[in-house]
Amino acid sequence: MSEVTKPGGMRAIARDAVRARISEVAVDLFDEHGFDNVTVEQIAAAVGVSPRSVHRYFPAKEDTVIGDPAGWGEHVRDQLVARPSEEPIWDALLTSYEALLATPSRNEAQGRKAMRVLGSTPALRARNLEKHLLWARLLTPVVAERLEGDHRDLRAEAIVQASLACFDIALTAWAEADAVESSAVLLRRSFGALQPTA
Amino acid sequence: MSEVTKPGGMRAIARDAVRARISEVAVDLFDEHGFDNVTVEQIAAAVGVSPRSVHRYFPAKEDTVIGDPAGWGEHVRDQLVARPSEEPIWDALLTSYEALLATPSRNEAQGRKAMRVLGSTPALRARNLEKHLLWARLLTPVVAERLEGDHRDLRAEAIVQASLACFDIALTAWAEADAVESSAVLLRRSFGALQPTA
DNA sequence: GCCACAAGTGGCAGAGACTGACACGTTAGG
DNA sequence: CCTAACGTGTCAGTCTCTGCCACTTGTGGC
Repeated sequence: MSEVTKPGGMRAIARDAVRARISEVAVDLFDEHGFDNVTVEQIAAAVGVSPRSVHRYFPAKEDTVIGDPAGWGEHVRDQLVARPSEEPIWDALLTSYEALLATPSRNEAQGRKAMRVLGSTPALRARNLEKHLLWARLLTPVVAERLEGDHRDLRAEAIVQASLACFDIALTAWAEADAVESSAVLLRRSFGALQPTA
Repeated sequence: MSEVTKPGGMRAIARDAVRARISEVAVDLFDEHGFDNVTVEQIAAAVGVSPRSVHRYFPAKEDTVIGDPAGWGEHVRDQLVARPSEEPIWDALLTSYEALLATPSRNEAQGRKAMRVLGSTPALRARNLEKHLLWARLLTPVVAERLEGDHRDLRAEAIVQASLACFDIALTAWAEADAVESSAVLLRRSFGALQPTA
């Protein structure tokens, strides 16, 4: 989330690098042995740091796979508020998610592996959905703003959570070994499933 | 889940009673002190059993609030397969969930308190979403059976997860202190948010 | 009524995730 | 060159959760 190198940010670079390295090693180990069969101690040993330091970078073991939830959520929200208010809400949401997918976050292969690991363990899936709840809290007010009529909050929540479910389904399908289609196509398709009439 | 008293089921009655008692005490303690500030040891002491026994009834601390996920999920699935195949899928899903809400599972007040506690702690929300994933695995094949056209699996998954989100939202809103409307009304409303055209 | 058998329970030991506190080395910045 | 901030490691401790074993208590057959 930090674009420019801040004046005193020399150490921040090393910090981000170590963080990324831990995540990479952890995902590899999880992919090979399974999430539950890998201890934090093993991850630390593979990276070359102490277990305590791993927990300094990632509050929970699951976070080594999930990454930083809040940052990307704010990204989506910013995209959404930038959409014209006349645009149908579903189109606006779809476009906002697409912008996120277009952002070249990490290595493509690494991203897929992370998503695959993520789908393989209940604890990780749950943690990922928790991230979605965080996003939902950011997006719901924006969506509610665009709605008309009664019960805006409840309806906005339903729309946001449904769209997040579509987003998650698309990414999960994309991570499958035999999936050849782009994540954007899968996203459109899952969105389309909810609007047979539109 | 067990209607008749099975021949050798004298012990099962006591078992269910103890289970319900632990859940009740745990929810009360969580509601008063917060989920993270209550240890399993404290719950055990309040009930009058050993911590080891608490873990025998509930694999995880969170399960004392969530309850048995699989049972109700199968219930919903059974309702869904019983719906006529001509019925629109959203109507069938709505009706199936309504049947679940109509089932007088526990005390009304106790149910509300459990839902309130459930919404207050991230760890519990996550576990609850894990339950939804379990339900989704049961419902998706049934929904896919009813769909036509391409990409049935993906579309079925989107529909099921979106409907589960509506279900969750409705129950969460229902648990709010100032909510006066029935859970069924809230469920219809959240469902309606996804089908402005129908 | 008696007795073997299953089932529930408690206590114990241990693994593993996570946290706070403290001391040490490194390094940015004056 | 000095110092103050920062990162790291080590240690001790809490809490959840799991096997294991011994003990007690109902259950059902004789």
